[in-house]
Amino acid sequence: MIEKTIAEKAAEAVSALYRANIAAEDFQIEKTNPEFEGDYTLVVFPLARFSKKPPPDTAKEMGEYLVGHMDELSGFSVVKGFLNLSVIESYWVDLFLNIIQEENYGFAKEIEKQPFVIEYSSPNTNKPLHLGHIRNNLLGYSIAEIMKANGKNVVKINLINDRGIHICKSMLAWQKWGEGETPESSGLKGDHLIGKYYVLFDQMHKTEIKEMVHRGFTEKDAINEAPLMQAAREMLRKWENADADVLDIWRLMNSWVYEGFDETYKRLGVDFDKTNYESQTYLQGKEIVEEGLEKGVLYKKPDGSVWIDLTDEGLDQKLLLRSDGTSVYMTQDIGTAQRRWDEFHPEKLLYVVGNEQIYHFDVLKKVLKKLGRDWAGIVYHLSYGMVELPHGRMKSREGTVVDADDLMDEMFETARKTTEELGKTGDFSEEEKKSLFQMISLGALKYYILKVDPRKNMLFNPEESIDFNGNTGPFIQYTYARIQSVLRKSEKGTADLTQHLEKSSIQITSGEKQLIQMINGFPQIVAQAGENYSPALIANYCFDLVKEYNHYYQSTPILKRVEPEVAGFRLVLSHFTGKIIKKSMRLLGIDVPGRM
RNA sequence: GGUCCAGUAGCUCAGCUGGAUAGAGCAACAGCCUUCUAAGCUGUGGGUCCCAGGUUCGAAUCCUGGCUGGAUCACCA
Repeated sequence: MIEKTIAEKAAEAVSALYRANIAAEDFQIEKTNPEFEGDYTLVVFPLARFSKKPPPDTAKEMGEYLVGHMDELSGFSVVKGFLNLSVIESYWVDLFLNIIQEENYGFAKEIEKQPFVIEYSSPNTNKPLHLGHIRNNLLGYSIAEIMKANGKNVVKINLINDRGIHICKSMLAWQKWGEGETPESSGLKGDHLIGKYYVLFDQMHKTEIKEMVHRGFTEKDAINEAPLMQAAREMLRKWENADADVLDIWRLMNSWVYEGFDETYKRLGVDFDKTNYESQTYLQGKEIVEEGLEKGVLYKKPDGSVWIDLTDEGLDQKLLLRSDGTSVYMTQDIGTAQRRWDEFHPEKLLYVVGNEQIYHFDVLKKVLKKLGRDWAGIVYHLSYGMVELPHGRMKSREGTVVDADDLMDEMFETARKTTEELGKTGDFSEEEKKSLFQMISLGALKYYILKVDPRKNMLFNPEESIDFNGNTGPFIQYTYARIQSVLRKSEKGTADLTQHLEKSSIQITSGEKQLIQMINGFPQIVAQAGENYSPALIANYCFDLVKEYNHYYQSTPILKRVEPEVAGFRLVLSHFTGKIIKKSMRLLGIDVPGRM
């Protein structure tokens, strides 16, 4: 707000001093580096052309003009071409008093009507969720929260891949060797049980391949012609022909998986407004392909397969229908995109999908455009990086996947151990303890994953596990809990205190000014996180805020040994800082405890 | 080979719509609990911002070329 005034006055100054016209938006005004005196810095190098004087002289003249024409400025200093401006103290107090009156500070006041669709999670039903899925789920959920805070009418969709050769593999293995095993009889979570048979299929398949290669088959032929693989394909054919027995097994096994997924989702704290199943959508898109053929946008090869030529767009030719007329992934995605457009007419269709599918979404957008869908521009692939382990990528076949449920269990144990060693939960009930450990362990995990830029690959080192000190979720949670503790110790409620704050009686320290400035930056960060679809910006902001507060807390008495009015202001400041921490963490899907 | 993404401290990451002496956390070392929670705070050491050019008053940031790593280019999803 004041930056804008400075810029306007600066434009005025340039016009008055140097008879040049520069738009207010073209001035560079930044927060002054902490090592220099001042609050805002005007970069004057670019003005030297107009003043025809060295930058320091220009800065001095500008500084004199600005301080002379703005009541909010108390003084200035010049370092080379940088004009550092100091703002009067009461400005910050006023600013803070206004901010705390605002309802739902930093968030949009109302929600727009047009939907904003986010697809995320989208698991396969043949194995349990792993660390890679966790990143996807946390990102999807957090981005949804951030977009809501930016006033978007968010619709979260999970598109479950419940059909295809992969699930047939699990089904086949279970049918052959499962002996009727169920989640109840085995004590295994449904998704883990199905995963077990998927692995078993793979093992047996490999054994067959080995034998066949021994008998003289090539590796490639062996993979495709192994009896197990043929049986799996046969099963898929039966499924597509609605074979009653196959469908029964399919429904049964999928129901186990869903129960398992639901449990994991619930524990992770993610949810969806809609769940779609590929078994119900995989046939969609065919009509659109037919339409494209009629229009001449697509072409048919002699064998009957349908293609689109994207070489003029810098891409290749892409298959849209197999020679037997069945659809592929792309066909399906064309169909679901169309359906979502028809249903929602959304502002955006955001797909949270890993960066290995960049090419796929490039093609999808271009195909839609070629097919005359002028809304193709709403499709946005939010591609996030891989989660790597110290040894490299996770590979399910090599058993190096980090299982989502196991990871959360381990984190819970670590949280329990650490907390009990610190001995702070002596008077907690069992219920309270459990909920606290859950909160801390998930806070650690979620923060660890969300603090890094979504687009980048990230490294997860299970050996070092996840720390609870430093730039971590628990560190932030701890700071929040400390604030709550202070608030509990004051006799007066903060609502009451807020009412009775008197501007004139408030003198602020430099630490308090810093905090107010950071709080003042919150709305901008929320907006920026929304523009960039980046929870990492929220995480980093929150960490900085918490660091600043901890420094303040350590050096400044809030309740003790201070005048009641001073204590009142400090309490309100602490309380409000706590509120921002809570809101930021909520945007990341992380809860904060009242005590820890 | 084509396309896309990344390369910053020993490690994990910020900073990237150009601005001052490049920042955090972890790890190492040295301090701080007789004041509100020490899961905290303070300090020290640690850098060829992959390399080479270019644009600019000014480049980690923008452009070009190269090097390294990753992803992708299926009648898979």
